[in-house]
Amino acid sequence: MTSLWFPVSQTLYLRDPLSSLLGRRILMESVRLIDELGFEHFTFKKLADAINSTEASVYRYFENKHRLLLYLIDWYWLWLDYRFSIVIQNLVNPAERLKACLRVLLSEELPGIYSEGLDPKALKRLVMAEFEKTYLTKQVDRDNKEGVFIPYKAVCKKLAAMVLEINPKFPFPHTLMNTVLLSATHQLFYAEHLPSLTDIKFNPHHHDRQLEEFLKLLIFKTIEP
Amino acid sequence: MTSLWFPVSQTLYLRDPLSSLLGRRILMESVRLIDELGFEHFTFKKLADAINSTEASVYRYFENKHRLLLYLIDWYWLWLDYRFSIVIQNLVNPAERLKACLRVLLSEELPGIYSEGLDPKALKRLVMAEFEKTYLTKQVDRDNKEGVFIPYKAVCKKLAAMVLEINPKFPFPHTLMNTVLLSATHQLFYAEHLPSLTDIKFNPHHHDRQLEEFLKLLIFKTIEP
DNA sequence: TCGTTTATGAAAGTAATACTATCATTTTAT
DNA sequence: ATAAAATGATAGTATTACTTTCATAAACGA
Repeated sequence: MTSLWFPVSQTLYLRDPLSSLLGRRILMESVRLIDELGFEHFTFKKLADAINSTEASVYRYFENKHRLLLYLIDWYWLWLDYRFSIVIQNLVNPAERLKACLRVLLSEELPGIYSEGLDPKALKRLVMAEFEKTYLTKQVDRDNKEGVFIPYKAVCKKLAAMVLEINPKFPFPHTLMNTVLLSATHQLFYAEHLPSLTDIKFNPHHHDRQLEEFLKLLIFKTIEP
Repeated sequence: MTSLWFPVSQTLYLRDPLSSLLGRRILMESVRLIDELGFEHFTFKKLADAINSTEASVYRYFENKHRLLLYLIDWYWLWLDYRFSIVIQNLVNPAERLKACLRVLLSEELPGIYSEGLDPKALKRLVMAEFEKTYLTKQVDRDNKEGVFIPYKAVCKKLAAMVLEINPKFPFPHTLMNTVLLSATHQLFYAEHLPSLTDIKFNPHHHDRQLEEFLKLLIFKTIEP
């Protein structure tokens, strides 16, 4: 089994899900199920049934479904970060680097994370729909102290650094990149479900290009001195 | 009792909460409680206890807590829209109008919605923390058909129209204003809880000015021809 | 003022959720 | 071969998200 292993924070699990077949089945099936049912209707019972295991067994890996969600989402951002590092390897111009990262962020061509099993498109949809719910909670400070938002912060920081390379005087690099990341994860959701909120037309083959155009405009016009 | 009545969609309630004292107490106390507990830990039982009523009575007004949340949030956007219409009344220049709306959006000086009872700051925090959860669900299309997102769409549309008045050729007015609205509702949350994601410093007396500066930059640089 | 809707309260009940605990069995590691 | 660890099976608890029923109180209309 080909795998990309990412150092997801150990505080997120009780037993490492990558260390066993059952653990990996929990990860793969939970991505599928959360994407299908939505996080609020996803339960460990349903997950256990789907993988022919039991609730008790799932609870041995993850304390609760919130932590499992954090795990999956951290994984997504680590994976994105990894793909960023690959595409910028051969580019020296910071503006080119930023554009390349933007393309990776928006790309609909997603390689499998495991050669089989985990569905990267489902994971991306899951992040789009559920990411904000992970920190818009009353436990955000506790979770944050444990470092569960580090992977997202790292992505944001990396992009912000590129912005500063382009214009070292720009005063809001993190705020801007954070805004861009959230907009990127949401606009396609709007295009599909609340089209009057966006000018991007829902069209699986072209909307990512429109979104790319918008975000490039937004970033490069805003940061120019 | 001085009140600003807004035509919140009738599909959101079973019995009009503005029509009785109990109904108004439900609204006021639910704002307080959701702000205090967060939406996931808010229950009709707790609400009923807080107003010395019963679960059954609350259910006679709202089908479930999701609908109650939608009601409160719709109310917020209707109220914002109303404040927009007031500040732009005496302004003719579209750029000035847009800036004035931005100030209203970010302003921390919030008049009471009812002379007593409903806490507007708590309502604003509630919208910041919970708004996205109302549409990032599997029922978004059903809810949308019922018109429950109309007030937010109206705000977005109004701002987008101002953008087009400034630059009729700008191709993404809705996408941009939607992005701005979301950023505005989130950045102060970041400043407080996840400061490394933003350059805005948490400081109750100044952060809204910093955010205003960022958003003005973002909007006016992006839309200039 | 009487009678009748209508709103609320009180209490009980149900199905699902989010866990926890116990113990037997299987798998794995030594 | 034996001990340790992982899993399955089953049961149990507290809470949530409702629904139902019935009694009482307030409001309202003739």
